[in-house]
Amino acid sequence: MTQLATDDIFEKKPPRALRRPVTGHEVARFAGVSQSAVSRVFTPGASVSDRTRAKVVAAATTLGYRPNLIASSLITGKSRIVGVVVPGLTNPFYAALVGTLSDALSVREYRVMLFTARHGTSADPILEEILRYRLDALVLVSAQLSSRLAEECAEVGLPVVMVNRKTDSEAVSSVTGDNQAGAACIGSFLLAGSHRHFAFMAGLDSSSTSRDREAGFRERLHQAGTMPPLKVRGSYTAEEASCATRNLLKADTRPDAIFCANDQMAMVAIDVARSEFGLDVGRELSIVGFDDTQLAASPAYRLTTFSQPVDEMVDSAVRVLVDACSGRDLSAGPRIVSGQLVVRDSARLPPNGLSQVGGHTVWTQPAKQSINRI
Amino acid sequence: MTQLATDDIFEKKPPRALRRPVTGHEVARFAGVSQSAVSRVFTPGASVSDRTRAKVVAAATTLGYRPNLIASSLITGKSRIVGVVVPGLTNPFYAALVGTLSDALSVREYRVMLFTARHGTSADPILEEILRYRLDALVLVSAQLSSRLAEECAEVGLPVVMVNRKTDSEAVSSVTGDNQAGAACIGSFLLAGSHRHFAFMAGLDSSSTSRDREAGFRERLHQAGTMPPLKVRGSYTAEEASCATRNLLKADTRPDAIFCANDQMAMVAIDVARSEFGLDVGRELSIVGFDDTQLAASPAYRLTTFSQPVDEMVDSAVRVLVDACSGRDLSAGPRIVSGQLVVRDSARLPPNGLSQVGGHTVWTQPAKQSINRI
DNA sequence: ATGAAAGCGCTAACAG
DNA sequence: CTGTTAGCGCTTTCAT
Repeated sequence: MTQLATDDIFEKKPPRALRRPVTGHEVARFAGVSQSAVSRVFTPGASVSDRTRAKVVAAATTLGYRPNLIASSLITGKSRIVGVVVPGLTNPFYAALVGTLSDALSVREYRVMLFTARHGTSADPILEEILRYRLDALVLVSAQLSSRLAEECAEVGLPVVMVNRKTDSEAVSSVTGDNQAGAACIGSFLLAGSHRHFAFMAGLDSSSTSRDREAGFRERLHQAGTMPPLKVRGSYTAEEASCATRNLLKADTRPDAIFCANDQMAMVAIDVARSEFGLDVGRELSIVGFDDTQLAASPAYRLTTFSQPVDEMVDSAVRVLVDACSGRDLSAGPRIVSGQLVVRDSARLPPNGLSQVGGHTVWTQPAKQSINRI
Repeated sequence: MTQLATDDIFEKKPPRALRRPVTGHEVARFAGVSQSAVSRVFTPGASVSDRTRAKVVAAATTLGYRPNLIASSLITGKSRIVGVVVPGLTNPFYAALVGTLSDALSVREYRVMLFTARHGTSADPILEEILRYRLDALVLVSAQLSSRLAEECAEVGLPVVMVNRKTDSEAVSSVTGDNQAGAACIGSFLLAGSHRHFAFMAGLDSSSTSRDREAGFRERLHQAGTMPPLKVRGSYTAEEASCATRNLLKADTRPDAIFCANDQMAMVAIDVARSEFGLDVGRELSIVGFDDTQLAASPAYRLTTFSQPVDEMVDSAVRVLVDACSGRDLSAGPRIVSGQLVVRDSARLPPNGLSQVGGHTVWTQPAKQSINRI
């Protein structure tokens, strides 16, 4: 007994009771009010007298009360959590998208639950998980979703918005950059820069984004009557992209212009062209990307690329999303946010069409050019 | 009646009833068993006869039942969600950390809830949020936490592990790279490369990581009897880092070696040194980073840097975390995962100490060197 | 092995 | 404005 007492005295910290979190009921008892009064104090639009509110707040702070959001979401049916599925965070464009999204959502009092779905993989298995969590909405960043599950999401009222991918399935919204037009613009730009041999480095054929970029590019080239571009597959990975570049550059008739389906692959291509082939990128070989990630502007690359404005894409996605969560089920169609061709030094310049916009040089097809009959 | 029937026939899809998700009770009724039987079927270690299980599974699949994890977490007190607080995802090192962490946790059936706390900001406000969600654990990536809240987390039994930051507060574990030793190693390396004027580009003084790196570097330099390094603040941002580099390079006695507290700032420094001062980095000016992010290896930078192995750090963090969640409260001390000085081309080479390890060139202090009396 | 019943912590009618 | 009451969907004794 004495033993115990002295022990206690010498113990620096209490036995760490691992006190369970305090509940609303406890606060109520402490404050001498009903449990529902406590609930009302912590519910935005509820009517409580100043006196009770004061008592409750006092009790809550001394007890260290925090409402259990899990419990409240069980009854309200709203978790204020949105799932975000992304192929990974190594591509800075995705990282930026997710980071911006997370910030934008947190402003609106939503939290983000993060899921990873390898590129080229469908998000289906993950979705099974997600459905169990009763999330309020789902954002698919560069991820696919079977139409079966898309249907199911619609049925249980889970709004789904795809970012940087689109889908046929109605009922799921999408926000993408202007892939087709952007790629066509790149085609025109390269044509105007009097390139002759074109190549396209695809991402994954399962990606609508890559397909759209390829189509836009191919079509513009076709309109101009040039040979269709060589196609290689970079698969959105550094390994495959460098390999693809190598194949392209060691071919007999080496292309003088490569359009890569994203910046990351474009930068890999630049690396390979420079360090393995000693090429002066921008003079001997033109390389153009897509995304305009932060790194594209770095002096080490100065990549010419078509921009996809992350902020606007996220804005758009968030708008769709909160509207859908608020019940207003606006048209779940595709949304396209437009970008521009930011020209830097990785591709040979055409004689005209260049202009300064917000500290960037951008290229737009000169009017006369459009007079060309097909 | 007939009207309804024909209506049904002509409706392609049902009026999109926005059917609430099906509950365990509904499955039970459908299968002709009790609701608790359904629960047991979906609870790993429960005893159910094959016959009931079969009935339940059949009912569940036809109805499209998914157990509500929110509801179950309310009663079990375990959400299998861990909060991850990160300053942002623009730094590839953080992005890699979060991505890897998310993957590692998902293997163990944990989900990640993402929070952002600006650099230099404490995670306290976010933590208030987090505590409301009854998460199972918390990972702080490069974020601070007041000891008051750390205490509170411990009290409610929320395990906290800091990654890439440490703290005095016991009861919160931490996993960091070997900042002090790594910085000292960089000091020795630069000394051995016969540099004379040193500079240190700090991150934020509120960051234990930056402080430790500074201390290690400073101490080693002091041991060697050289002048203490000039100190500039890059604040972990591109803007401030480029500005700091400019100040350093336009000074009368320009340093010939800059150690930057992370790779990102080091790469900014390289950009500025090259493009604004025309310096040949690696010959006229040495720049060393810390982290060994993916980009450091790119031909465009070839940055010499001290590595922090992301996989090991995440492994370590996850181990601590799941152990803590499983009740075993192992010593919540600091854990240090060691790295090595990966030498590439951004800093002048010392005459010896270089060796090849796993496709990298690394530098270790040659034995004789250590014979130096202070 | 199974069902009935008692909550987990909270919100939302409903009376007063 | 406030307390009482009834659940949200699930897990978990406790009998059977």
